[in-house]
Amino acid sequence: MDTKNIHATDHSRVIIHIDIDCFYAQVEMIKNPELRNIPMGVQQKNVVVTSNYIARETGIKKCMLLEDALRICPKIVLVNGEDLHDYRQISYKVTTHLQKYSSQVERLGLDENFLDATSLVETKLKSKHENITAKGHIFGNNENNCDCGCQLRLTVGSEIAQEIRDSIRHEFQLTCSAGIAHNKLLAKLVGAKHKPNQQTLLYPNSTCELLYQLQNVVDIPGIGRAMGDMLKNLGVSTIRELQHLNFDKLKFAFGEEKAKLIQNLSNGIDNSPVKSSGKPTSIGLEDSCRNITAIGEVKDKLNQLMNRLMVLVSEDGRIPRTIKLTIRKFDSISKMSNRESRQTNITTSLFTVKSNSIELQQKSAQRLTSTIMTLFTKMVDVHKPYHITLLGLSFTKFLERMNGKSSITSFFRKNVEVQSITNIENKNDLTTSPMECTPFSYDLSGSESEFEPSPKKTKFSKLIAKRRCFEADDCPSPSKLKVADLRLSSAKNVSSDSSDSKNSFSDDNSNSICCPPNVDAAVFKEIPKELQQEVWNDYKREMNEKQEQKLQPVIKKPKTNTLLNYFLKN
DNA sequence: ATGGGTCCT
DNA sequence: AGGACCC
Repeated sequence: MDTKNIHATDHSRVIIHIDIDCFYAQVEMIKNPELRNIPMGVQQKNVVVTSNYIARETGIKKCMLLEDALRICPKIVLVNGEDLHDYRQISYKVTTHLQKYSSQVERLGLDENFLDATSLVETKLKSKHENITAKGHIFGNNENNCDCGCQLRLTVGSEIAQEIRDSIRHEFQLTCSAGIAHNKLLAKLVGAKHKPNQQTLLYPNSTCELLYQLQNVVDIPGIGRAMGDMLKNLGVSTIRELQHLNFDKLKFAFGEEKAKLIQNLSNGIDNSPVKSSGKPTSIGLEDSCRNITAIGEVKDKLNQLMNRLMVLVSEDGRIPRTIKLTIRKFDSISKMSNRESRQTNITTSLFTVKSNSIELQQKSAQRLTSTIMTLFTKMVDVHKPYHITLLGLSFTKFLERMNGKSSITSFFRKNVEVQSITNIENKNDLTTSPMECTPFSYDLSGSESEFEPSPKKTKFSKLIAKRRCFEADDCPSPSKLKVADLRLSSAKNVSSDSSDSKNSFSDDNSNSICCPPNVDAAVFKEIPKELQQEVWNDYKREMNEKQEQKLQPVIKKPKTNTLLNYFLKN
């Protein structure tokens, strides 16, 4: 049986693509409402990356050179948008909001999300059979005569999309556009048909009409420049040509998998699932530069990058476990993308974790720098002349902080900062999904203000119900785990014998339980004995770790048999 | 173009 | 580690 036909007629899903209109510009208008009524552009370097719609009426386009923009619209007010902090923050709030509608929400950049609304639609259809009317635009002129039930499902999908857009407007004062279709590719393509602040629904019968409106194969998301160039060499530039290209030729050029994939795309077939996005899997920065030739300059640039990067890591709240250095060597025939990179693991103990920040203290910074320079020398022979035109650093393999304030110890802790990852407090306190946070507010001045801890009593009752656990981000199914459940601390992990069981509260190796000096003794007295035990064990472990750090500042920690290490190795 | 990211090999 | 893709 031809699998192509199976896929071609599979309209079982309902996918909504949501694209926030001129996202950066909208954020800037929220921050400064005076910008709403005047032409305004967001500037990064010498480029106006986006603009509000008043500016667009004058002819300003996305990613226009500053010079051109000013010529077209001398009155345009420019806002610097190089600091992505606020955009990133609001972007994640929107995604988190969307997760209330579906567990399957996939981010694409800061301003786009796919949402799989299939089950939402099915649920809605069970209770509602009347008054189902398509919301927004419907693409195309074809009669829909598919009998698989997709028309009804997609129509309900358009109602849901409308609700979602309304809710985004209410919650965030952001307008967005949406596309509704039976797969991601088509949802994205059709959503672009009416913007801003509109939505478009595609029934499968109009798929070809939609595809044929594209000028070139590279207008299909998923077919990029590289494939576009190769296709061009095969004499293929239009969608039609790709659809009809001999499959063996395609297979020869791209291999069977890729060939099938892109030919499917050219037919509007896209079975890729909406993948739930969590927090970013990497956080990095890179700077292109002219001709760095001296090691001092390299170190300098890298230090600057690291300082900026630590701000991002601190905002993110997780502890990175690998670092990657990327360089670009000058190349006379500078074929782009001649980047090289090397990565290595780093120890979590490098990072000083405070209640609301993650920092690198001087010695750690020095250690990191030397680690990075080691990576550098793996790519560059520093004894010979060299020139570097780009330097980049990025962190990956993050360790999710347990929700710090859900740590028993940190819950009782007085305001004492302790240098240990077992003592992490997460600013996204008591959230219930990897990205969830407290209700949105436009106070962008300080992230902390948005993450006020819950009252102690609430927290306490939640806490004693929780099991201890924690999560490295590369562990499976992050979306199923609640951040509030994530715990790094574990009472008996101090012990290094091999009989550990992961969740046991008691059987400490020392008998007496005391109130740690950084815990309120009055509170300590009131809590159940098991909890006292755990608090005490937490404290002891912290002390042990501090000792370790002092005694073995550089040497790699021995693998003691702790829960932490059990998960860390990998 | 640049500077973020993701996923696949 | 690199490449291709996305915005």
